[in-house]
Order: sequence, then C-alpha cells, then structure tokens
Amino acid sequence: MARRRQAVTIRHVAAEAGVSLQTVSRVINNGPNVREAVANRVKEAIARLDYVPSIAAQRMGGSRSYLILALNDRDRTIADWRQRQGTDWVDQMLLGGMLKCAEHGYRLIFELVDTHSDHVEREILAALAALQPDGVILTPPHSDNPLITGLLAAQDLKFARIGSLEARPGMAVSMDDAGAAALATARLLELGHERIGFIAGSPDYSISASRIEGWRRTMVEAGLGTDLLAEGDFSFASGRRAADQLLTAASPPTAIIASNDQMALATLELARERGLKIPEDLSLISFDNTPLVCFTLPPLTAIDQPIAEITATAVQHIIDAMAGRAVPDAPSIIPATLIERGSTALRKAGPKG
Amino acid sequence: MARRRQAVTIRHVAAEAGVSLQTVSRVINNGPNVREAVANRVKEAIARLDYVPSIAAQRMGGSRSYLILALNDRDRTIADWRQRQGTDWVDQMLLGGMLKCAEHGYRLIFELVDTHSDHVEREILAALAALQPDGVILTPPHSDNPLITGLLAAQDLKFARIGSLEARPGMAVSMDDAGAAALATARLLELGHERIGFIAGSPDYSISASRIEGWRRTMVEAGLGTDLLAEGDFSFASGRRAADQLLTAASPPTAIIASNDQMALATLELARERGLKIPEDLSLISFDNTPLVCFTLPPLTAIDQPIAEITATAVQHIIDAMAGRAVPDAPSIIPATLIERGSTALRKAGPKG
DNA sequence: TTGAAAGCGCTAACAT
DNA sequence: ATGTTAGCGCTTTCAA
Repeated sequence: MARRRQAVTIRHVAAEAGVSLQTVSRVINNGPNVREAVANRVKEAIARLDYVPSIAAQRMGGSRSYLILALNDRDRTIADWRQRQGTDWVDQMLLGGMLKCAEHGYRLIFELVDTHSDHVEREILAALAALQPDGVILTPPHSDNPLITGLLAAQDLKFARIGSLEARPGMAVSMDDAGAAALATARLLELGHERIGFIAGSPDYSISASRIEGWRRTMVEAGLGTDLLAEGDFSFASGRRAADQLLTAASPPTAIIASNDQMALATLELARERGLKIPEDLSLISFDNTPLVCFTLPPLTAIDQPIAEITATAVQHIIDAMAGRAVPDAPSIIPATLIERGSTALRKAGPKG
Repeated sequence: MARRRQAVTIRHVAAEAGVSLQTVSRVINNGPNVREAVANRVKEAIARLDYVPSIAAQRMGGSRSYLILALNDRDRTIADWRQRQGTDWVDQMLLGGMLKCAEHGYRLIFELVDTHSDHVEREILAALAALQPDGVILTPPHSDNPLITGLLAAQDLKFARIGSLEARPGMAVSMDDAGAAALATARLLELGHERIGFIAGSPDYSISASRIEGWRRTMVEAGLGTDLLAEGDFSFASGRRAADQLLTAASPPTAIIASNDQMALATLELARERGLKIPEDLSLISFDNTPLVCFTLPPLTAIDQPIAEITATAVQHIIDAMAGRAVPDAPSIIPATLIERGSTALRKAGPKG
C-alpha cells in the first residue's frame, strides 16, 4: 500500500499566501487576530489550491474531529432492516441529521450498539476512542440508560438524547407526545366523536404515559369520560387485544387512537373482522406515520413523528455546544403534526344520538 | 473546549507490556517479527487497559483510516427520504455495508454527492481530503461516471462500483439483471403463460438492456414471440403508458413483467381500471421488491434486488484489496431471487386456448 | 497581529 | 525479533 499523503496541506497554503502555518490555521478556524487583508489572501490561496483540512490531522492537533456519532439500537435496527416493512426511522434520522451536519462541515457517523450486551460500556468506549467524535446522539432505548449517559458525561462529551424528557445529563430532544395525543383527540372531538378510545403503548417507555396524558387531558377538558383506555406494548398482537377490549365495551368507542402504527394496523384488521367499516363506523388515528400507513385501506390518518426535525435539532444543539454557544437547559420539545388521510370521518348520527 | 486526549494510548500499552511502541504497533497490525510470547503479553496489556487505537492517529502515521465512503446521489436520495414511500435502498446498503465493515474493524461513512452539479469533482475531492477513506463505494448514477471513476483511479484509491457491468476501473458489483428477468420469465412460462409482456426501463441505465435481454432470451428459447415489449423510464407515468400499449395490443399479454416497482404499480392500477383481475386475468411480476409491493392488493410477486449483499460484496472487495488479497478482475454478479406473492397465477384456460 | 516551537498518537524506515 | 528515529498535518502553547 502506497503511503497516501495529503495532496495539498496547510503548508502549501501558507507558502502560496506568504504567511505562516499558524495564520492559515487561524483563518480556517475563524480565529481572532488576523487582519482582514491577510485573511483574504489566505482564503484566496485556499480556494486557488482547493485546500481542505484533514480531519484526522485536525483531531491530532487537539481540535475537533467534526464527527458526530449517532448511536442506535443494534438488534432493533437490524430487525427493521431485515423485515423490510418500510420503517424509515433510520432514513429520517439521516435526512435530518446528515443535512444539518453538512451545513456546518460536520459528518454524521451512524453506529449500532448492542443494548442487551453486558459490555455496552466497552463497546461505546471503543467507538469513542477510535472515532473521537465531538458529540454523540442517543436514541431510545439508549437515551435514558444511565450507564451510557454517565459514561458520556464523564468523558465531557456533548451529547443529545432523543425521545427523552429528562433534562439531564446531555440535551434532551423529544417530540411533543402529550401535545400530539391532544391534537388527535381534539380533531376527533371536532368530528363529533365523544366515545374516543385510546390504546396505550408499553409502560416501559416514557412516551406512552405522555400520550395517554394528552388524550386524557383533552377528554376531561371536553367533559368526557376516560374509561376507554386499553394498554398494549406497541406490538401488533397487543394492539389486537387492546382493540378487542375497547370494541367489546358496553358502550364502545366511535373512534380510536392507537399509540403506534402496528397497533393501529391491528385495530384496523380487527374492526374489519367485526364488520365495522372505517371510517364510517369507526374513526382511527395512528401514531408515528411510518410509510406503511399510506398503503392500508383506507390510508390511516396519523400523527407524524418529526424524526428528521428532532435529529436536526439534536445535531444543532451539539454544534452549538461545541461552539460555546448557549444551549437550552430544558428538553427541546418538537411539535408533531396530524396527517389526515382516510381513516377519520364525522361521527355517524347513530342510535346513541 | 477542553483539549480532549486519548485516555489510553499505545504508549501506555507499551509500558504495561514492557515493550517498545513499535512492538505494540506490530501486534495491532498483525505485523511480522513478533514472538508469540511477546505478542500475547501485548494483547493482554491491550485487553487489560481496554486500549483502542485512534483511527485519526493511525491515519496520520501513514496507515489506513479504516473508513469506507459510500457515495449516493444527493437529489434522488433526499427525494426518497422526503417522499416516505418506503424505499429502503439506503437501509439495505447500510445493512449489508455497515455490518460487513464492522466485521473487519472498518466503518462505513454514508455521503451524498450532487451529480448534476458542475463541481462534482471538487465535492468528492473535498470529501476524500477531509476523510481520507481507504475505499469508496459508488452507486448509480455515479458508478459509470468517468469523471468520478477517473478521479478515484488517479488517487490510487480502492473503489467498487455498484450496478455496473463495466469491469474497470475499480471493481464492479452488480445484480444479475439478465438472469433475474430470465427467472421471472421462466416462472411465468411454468405457470402456463405464453403471451408475456415486458415493460423496459430507461435506456440510459445499462440494467434496462440486461433485463430486456433476459426476458427476450428466455422467450426465444421457449419458441415464443418477443413482440410484447414496451419502453418506460422507471416512472409511474411511463409505466401506465407502457402497460396501456401492451394491454391494447391485438393479442394482449396474460402476464407482464415490469422493470421496476413504480411501473408495476402503474400496471396494476391500469389493469384494474380496464376490468382485469390480478392475478386471475393478468399475472404481474415486478423488479426491485421495495417494501411497498407488500402493501398492494394483491401483494406483488417480485424480483428481489439484493442490495445488502451487493454492498457487502463491494465492501469485502475493498477490504481484500487493502489487505493485498486478490480481487476479481471481472464484475461480481450477485444472483437475484424471485419472491412469489399474490400477483402471479396459472394462466386461465381462455378462448385463445 | 503574527510567527516559531512543541506535541498529538501512531506507523514506516532504519537501526540493532 | 525488537527498539529508535523521524515525521504525518494540524493546533495549541508561547514568544516576538
């Protein structure tokens, strides 16, 4: 293997501009103490030579690596990829994260970490030692793992935690789950529904409670009951059970909100089996808005989880922190939107008035 | 910003093992000239200290960067991400590429490049200068761009070109498009079809010709006519036009193969509008097998494009080349498989016997 | 405001 | 088979 060297280095730029290495370095890093005339001469030289600093050398010199590490759950991510059900969490992360990184000359490195392993710690430390990123983005279920967050905090690394509402350590960035559930509920109220059921997600996830809360609050504010609550665990099977529980209630719902797409799909299936037409007999709103909900019959009205925007915000926070700019102390809450498709409709005037 | 240094360096390992830096370096790189006893002492020290080499420093020392750069088309990739139609090309690339990289201590860095820009060259050179990857993976439409391939060849970089059949420069890795089309055609023949139409893709892509060729060859071998060929450009609209052309033929097909999913979807839609039931009246096979074809009614039988395996092969070639191992001179052709779903059936015994 | 010197962690080349 | 030296490209001291 030929020893590959940089074609044009800071040294060439210095020579071309007739200044010292240090001055070039200052210009690159927007450092102080450079006369504008000199800075311009350097910039011209850089442009003329198409000079681009080596991030390896920058890191070695003790500066940044311009790398941000995004850590995702290994098993879950690979399972999603293998299943090919159209889950686009990773794509949306890249969309928001990579583009935001690129805006600032950073790069996003996507990495998988095995949560269940007893050496998560070692795994992450190894990645940090090898890559020496300037910041790290944690996604569920890593976001609230004290082993991981503690480790990052100890390393004095900037890091963002996605999908968590705990303010510290690191910077929390999350969707407004309560607000989103409230939004969905309010829309159903607008459509005339009063018996609105809610299928909750796994209580292990903090978002589940938030989503319940948004629904409950809105129902209470409208003077309606909150008895139509069923618990699932985000799986299709649990969604069926929960939907069954709701639909066999003494006074069944005319609308259901499911805490994720899989459970919404299960509800759709069960409702159809029970002879209920959607949206005529039952309105249905889903959470997450993965691509597959466009392909159901009817396509599902859904709360869109703004993953791209969340990730972009996480990146922005890290870069701001690196630059010594102020970053919010409280969790950043990104609002969600409701995408109306074919699974919601005005409540039918029925026997119950 | 605190100057972040490596917690444990090669120096610590050397001290711990009581050897020189160079010996440690030799052990890390599986270099020759180290007694097994010494090597083991060093390895133990590495394990004890949880030492992981800094890739930045490795790069600076003139060795590898353990980075492989995957270059994708910027506009198209972002458009796919934004549309959220479930296209999982990127995911499958990561699945195959990242995991294979990880097996060998490499990392895959995913990067977008603007094909249409007049400064593609500058853009890529900048990425190379900044990251100094050991290898590059090109995807269509970059794979056959002489500007890009020339530039990589000039840099003496190992690189693989996905989806190309031209052997040089770099290493071509491609799906067996002709074989896949032949496979689909043969399966339809087995099902009793004789009038098998083919919707071709854009002639700008070399894969289009290969797919046509596989179909034509198989038809000819079966002693059947190849008049039912219509050209599209991979878009939904072109698929509709092509399907219309085939279905209004004097002697229309009982089965159609479309060169990609979008055109298959268009065919499905048009067929239904014309009162044709699928698969009873018309069998349909699609190419690519993106997630969305599972969600149509009926789900489509499709040729699965083995992107993960192709990417894994590309990575393997680069790593082999880096290690000085022999790499194939001819393009690596990865076989495709046919996923049978609900859009294919035995030909109905019809008036035409 | 600028420049010179030292060093980051590692490896190649050259000793021994 | 092992150790020593020099240097990768850059940035941070520090000096001018």
